[in-house]
Amino acid sequence: MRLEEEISQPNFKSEHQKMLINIMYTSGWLHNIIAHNLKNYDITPQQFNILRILRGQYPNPARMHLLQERMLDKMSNASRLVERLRYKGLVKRKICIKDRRAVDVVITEQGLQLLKQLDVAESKWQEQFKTIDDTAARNLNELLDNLRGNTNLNH
Amino acid sequence: MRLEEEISQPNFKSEHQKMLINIMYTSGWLHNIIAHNLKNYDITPQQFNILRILRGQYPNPARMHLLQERMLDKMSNASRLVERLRYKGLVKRKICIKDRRAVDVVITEQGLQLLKQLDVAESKWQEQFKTIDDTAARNLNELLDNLRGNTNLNH
DNA sequence: AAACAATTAATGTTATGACATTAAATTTTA
DNA sequence: TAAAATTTAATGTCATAACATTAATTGTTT
Repeated sequence: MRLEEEISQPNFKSEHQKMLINIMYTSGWLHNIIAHNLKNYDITPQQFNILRILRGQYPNPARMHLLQERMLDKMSNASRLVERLRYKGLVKRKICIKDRRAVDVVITEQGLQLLKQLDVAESKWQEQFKTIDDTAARNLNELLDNLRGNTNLNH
Repeated sequence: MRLEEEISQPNFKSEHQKMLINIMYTSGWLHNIIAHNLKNYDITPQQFNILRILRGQYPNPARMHLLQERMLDKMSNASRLVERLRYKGLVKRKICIKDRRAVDVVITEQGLQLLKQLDVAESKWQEQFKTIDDTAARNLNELLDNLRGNTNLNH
């Protein structure tokens, strides 16, 4: 369905205004699909995000600071997210010896196992995004990168 | 900057995977810009969303149900948002006479004034999205509509 | 070295999203 | 018409985003 029908907004001031709303609406739509799929594994999109960053570092630890920096939502609260993951046994954390202000966070074996399961689930649920093909996806990526101010010299 | 650098993720599994993350990341980026601009007027993006829907109905009232339906985030809580707006004097609400379960919500004069100010502010802050032109914006809109499963017969 | 500044996380607060439950009123059905 | 089902909002709970403040530790300066 076109955005106009989905939010009962028959006309937008401009193509640009529709674009802004369209991006946010589509993002919410995506988020819902992903959250719904993750729910079977008792995990939220943000917790999933953290786990994937930690897997990228494994077997090295990551500091809170690094997690915060790489998260999609940079202002969210890594401390509290990590605490919930620790409670579930998916990550370990300990005070860093070299700098006792810092905390080393590492994904656990259990966390890695969960991500392995999720890799499979993910490739399944992503099937539904094949409504547009690879060229269109690349096109979309360029447009979004450009919108955020990419001068696009590296193409 | 390309998404890869912005979240320090040097490579994605596929163009589609990057696309999903790109949409959500760009949506957050947009949301932050808008929220930052609205903050000067002591209002949040969701409250702004409600006020605009109410202006669309003015001078008719809107029911909670209608607000919920038209909001960008359909699962958010219209009752509580309206209560905050009422507290600020931007909307009025009263029990509907014909159906005492329902509530009629109407934007106040003060609410309309605020939106008038915001119209001006909005057209200013939207300047920064002119990094892509109208054709590109239309292109982006089609891609997003298609991604969500638009068969696109009405073009 | 002591005072001051900077860094790193943790914690507190408010608004929200997602979702379940409850409450009140209305509509439908037996 | 009385009981059951449905509708419409309100309320409760948990996770999160945004942001401010605090606390602990380390680094810098004099």
